Amino acid sequence: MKREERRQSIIDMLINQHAVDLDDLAEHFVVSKMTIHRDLDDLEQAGVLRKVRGGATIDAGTQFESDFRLRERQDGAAKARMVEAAMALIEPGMTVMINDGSMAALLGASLPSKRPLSVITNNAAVIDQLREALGIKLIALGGVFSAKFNGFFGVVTEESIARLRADIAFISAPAVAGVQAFHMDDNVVRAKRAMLASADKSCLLVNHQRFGRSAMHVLSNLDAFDTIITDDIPAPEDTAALHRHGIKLTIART
Amino acid sequence: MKREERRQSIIDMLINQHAVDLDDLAEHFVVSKMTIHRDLDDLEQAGVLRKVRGGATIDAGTQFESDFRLRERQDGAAKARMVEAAMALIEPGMTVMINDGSMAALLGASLPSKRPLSVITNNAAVIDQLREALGIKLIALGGVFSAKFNGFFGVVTEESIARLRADIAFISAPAVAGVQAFHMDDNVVRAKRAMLASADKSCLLVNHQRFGRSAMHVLSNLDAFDTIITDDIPAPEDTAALHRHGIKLTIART
DNA sequence: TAACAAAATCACAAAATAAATGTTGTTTTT
DNA sequence: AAAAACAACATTTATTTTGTGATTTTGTTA
Repeated sequence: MKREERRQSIIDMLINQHAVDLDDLAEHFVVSKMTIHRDLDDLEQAGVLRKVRGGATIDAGTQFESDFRLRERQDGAAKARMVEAAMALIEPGMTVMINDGSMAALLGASLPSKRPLSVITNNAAVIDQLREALGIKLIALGGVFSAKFNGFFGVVTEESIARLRADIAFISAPAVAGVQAFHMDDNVVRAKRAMLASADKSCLLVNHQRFGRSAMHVLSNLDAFDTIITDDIPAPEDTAALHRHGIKLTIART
Repeated sequence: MKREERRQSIIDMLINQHAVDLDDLAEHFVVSKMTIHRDLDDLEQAGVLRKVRGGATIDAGTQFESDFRLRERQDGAAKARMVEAAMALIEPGMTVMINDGSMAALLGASLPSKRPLSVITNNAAVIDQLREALGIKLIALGGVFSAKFNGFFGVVTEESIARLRADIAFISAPAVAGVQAFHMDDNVVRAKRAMLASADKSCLLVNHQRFGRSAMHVLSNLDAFDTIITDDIPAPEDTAALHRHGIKLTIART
């Protein structure tokens, strides 16, 4: 087991049990306490957990859940399937908008296989990935950098989006309740909405576990999207609501 | 001698002699031919040179000279001094604009020492550096990514700049002739001009060897800048012209 | 609050990984 | 046919990660 796997495991444990013991970790992973100390120090530095005497804890709640450094580590397989489904909507030559989020970053990484392509994004991970890529015209959206969402936001972003046009926009959301998508940050919401408005078609990407949740700000009604991709069938009570309003999901299964 | 030094040397040779012989290189650096092969392959990949049977050549001219991958490797010490001089113009709390270029990238790296600061830039290197930095509000300028200049340019960039305002803009130029600064690319010129227009004060950064040269597009008259920093006294004929027009240089000496 | 023990930190050594280079043999090119 | 280019694997060299023991800090309790 390598360094990063071990650290990921620590985070996973923390998500479940809220606190971990340093000695236990050292024993469990069969490494020295010093190594665990270093793991915890670095993860604390990254803002993922808080070190306490004898171990570490996590301050659960929104601040925590919304941190991209955690979200990006979850549900690898499911995300890959969703990316595959999303890629089916893209044809070479298109102009594609990609929003923030780890889901979107994964999609960004796959884009070169459909080149030539123009890609418009405020997602820092996508910008990094595509800078190198040949055959991809990368139009970065400026704005104030947000470490929390690993992207660029604000008026600059919104106005830039408003002056551009894309064939399709890929939007991700951390929460869907009833027939609306939500997000906890208003700046992020504004950027996503701007994309929605500037693209001919739009595609929402949501993890199936995110149905039935809501957050502070309404992002949009689901019927604003041409396609909604998720990784599995949501809970019955949630699908019911969607069904009533005639909203169709694209389930990305193996 | 390490890998990167050797590659830099190869480039330097190429700048002087237009062509190099593979066997000579292997002998000169006391490495195997295979290693030189790999060096040349990678440099070709990076677009710096062209491999030919038995060695490599360089298609001189603007295309070549203007590539940031070459410029960024030059004049380390002189650049450091210029950065120091530029830093003296910055006070904590300011909003600073930084344009493209390796010179500017170096300046960007020093900025955290003056925090808190707001930094507006279209320079990809600066964006990368400051994303991590605490106490720096990073406003990235969007635009079409240019691998050649390692930054973002185009209408999006220009319009974003126009809607922002800074206390000071740091502009670099590859050529100054008479009392005008030049640049070979029109998109880059437009971005630089927009910065000039959106900042209260402005500072031009030029290597002293760049005086007496010109390029396709006029960037601006030198009197548009409040400060002009260079690393050494330019050639007599160039200083004379500056003197006649009352342009003062700030020489960054040790 | 002094004294002790557990935990954390520091500095350096050791081990594991990754990167760079070299070698050999095969395939292209001229 | 000879020189060069290429490919695959071995070897060397750096870099990163981990471990160890000494030293300092922190928390507990007599």
